[in-house]
Amino acid sequence: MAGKINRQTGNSLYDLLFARYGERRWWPAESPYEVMAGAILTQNTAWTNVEKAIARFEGRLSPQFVLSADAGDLMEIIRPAGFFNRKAGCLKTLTAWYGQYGFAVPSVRAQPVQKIRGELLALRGIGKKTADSILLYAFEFPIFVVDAYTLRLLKRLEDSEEARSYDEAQALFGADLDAALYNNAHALIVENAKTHCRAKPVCEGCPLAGICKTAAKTV
DNA sequence: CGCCAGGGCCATA
DNA sequence: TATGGCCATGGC
Repeated sequence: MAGKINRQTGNSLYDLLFARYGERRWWPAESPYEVMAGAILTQNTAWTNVEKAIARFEGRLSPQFVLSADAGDLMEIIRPAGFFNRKAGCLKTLTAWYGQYGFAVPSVRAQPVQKIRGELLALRGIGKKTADSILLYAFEFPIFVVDAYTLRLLKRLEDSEEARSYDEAQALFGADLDAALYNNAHALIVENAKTHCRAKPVCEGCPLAGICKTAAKTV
């Protein structure tokens, strides 16, 4: 399928996006732990609100701070990100899990990815999207991250009314690639979504117009 | 004003 | 398995 992110055909989804936006290597965070926290905070929440929440840590965002913080204080800090009651608890839960590996990225990376994925999914408040974001952007496991942008893009590409499931989307886009390519692939999809693949399609000038059934109708 | 943003949980059928 | 209600804030 043309949507696959592999680079073999020269006009794959990845190629077309890369030609427009280049290397992104992206997740707006200062550290792997901040990636984890951001993955929780951004659930169904605009990233601008996540930035406000992270700023309210005033540089103290660390596993030790989150674990020792009073639950009420933590909720107040992350309030701008919304769903603060649930997210505060999830932050603590995720951080406690990380503590089992000594808060050390290499210790997590030494484990089988499916073991870590299963452990993350077992935590309350962490589903597939959050887990895969953490796996890829905090620990650099080779995983294709499916999010709302990805599912919407897939609907556009197929000109479909109903969204694919998470697993379907992951299988359709995924290939056996390295973490750096998955990293950039998701970043490119998000970047393109900012201007072209909005709630109301803006297909003029979209680099994917040539492989997109929705664009074929509207352009 | 209403809509919705880089979800996930839970109850219900 | 598949919907629907719910959680909460801030930008537009």
